Amino acid sequence: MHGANAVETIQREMTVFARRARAAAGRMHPELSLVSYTLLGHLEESGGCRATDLAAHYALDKSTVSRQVAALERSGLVERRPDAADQRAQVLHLTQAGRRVLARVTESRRAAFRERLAHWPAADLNRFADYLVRYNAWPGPARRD
Amino acid sequence: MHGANAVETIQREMTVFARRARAAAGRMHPELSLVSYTLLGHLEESGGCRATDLAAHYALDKSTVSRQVAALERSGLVERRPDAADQRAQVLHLTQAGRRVLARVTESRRAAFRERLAHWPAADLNRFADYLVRYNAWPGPARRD
DNA sequence: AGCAATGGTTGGCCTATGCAACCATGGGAG
DNA sequence: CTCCCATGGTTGCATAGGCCAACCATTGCT
Repeated sequence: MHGANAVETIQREMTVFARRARAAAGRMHPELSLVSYTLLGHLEESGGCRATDLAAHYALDKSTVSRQVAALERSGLVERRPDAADQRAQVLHLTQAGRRVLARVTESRRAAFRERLAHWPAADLNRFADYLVRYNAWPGPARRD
Repeated sequence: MHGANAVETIQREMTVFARRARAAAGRMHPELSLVSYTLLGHLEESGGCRATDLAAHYALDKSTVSRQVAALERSGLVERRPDAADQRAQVLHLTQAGRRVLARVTESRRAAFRERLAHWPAADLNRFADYLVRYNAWPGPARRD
């Protein structure tokens, strides 16, 4: 598990994690898939953005985003506002309900992670977090996601 | 990114990774999905096992495994042998072609990971690998996948 | 003006999965 | 030795999530 094989281990464990994550997220929050959750999260962080921005950020097809957003709007979690600067575009915003649901799911996810990482030493948590950031940052946005 | 927020960062980065992984894997190896790849890998490691074992190990529905295995068999990567001890069961084995494809994809995945991790210090790679193993090991097989 | 580029939507299609129903074999309990 | 439930697998049905291409409306450069 060490030495020259660290790369293999990382590869294998990231694969395991990837395989499990989506289903686990679905079981945890039937009301909000992993994708919907990240889209809502991005809207909250950005304070509203266009569908195209979401598609670019997550390297999803614009049709996929369009349908996801439509579903979120049907659920009343997202609203569309006209973009004053561009008549073609719509700016997406969280609704109050959207903020509530996002907060609830975030809290529940956070609790799961906290439980899972409960007995990790703080130094290890910090390093792990750094490694993940570094790993995901490669080689920059809009490529190789 | 540090201190009290390490758990949040880990949560966020794992989520990012999970969202990206499947599509990235698909782009890397059109011939072998992430799931097929892990199933083949398990067959190689275990030296052959039953579909039910695969389903249990990966917490997939047996119907899903059944179809995946059927596809792998159609592709000639896996063969079924009768289980001498149980007429209901079949023992799955890699074929020569299966071993070849698995080796090729493994190598290509490894190359991608190597590139991505190329300039990481060895100490960081080892720690990262350890953290991932520890993270995924929780709380043991057959639960919370 | 004219036309290519951009933001979005929709239709068609595919993969991956889960659940439920179903079949055949196994393995005790009587 | 039966009967019945458990187990290994397959298949029908439904859902989610994606991609690509075609299409519409608006933008904005030439």
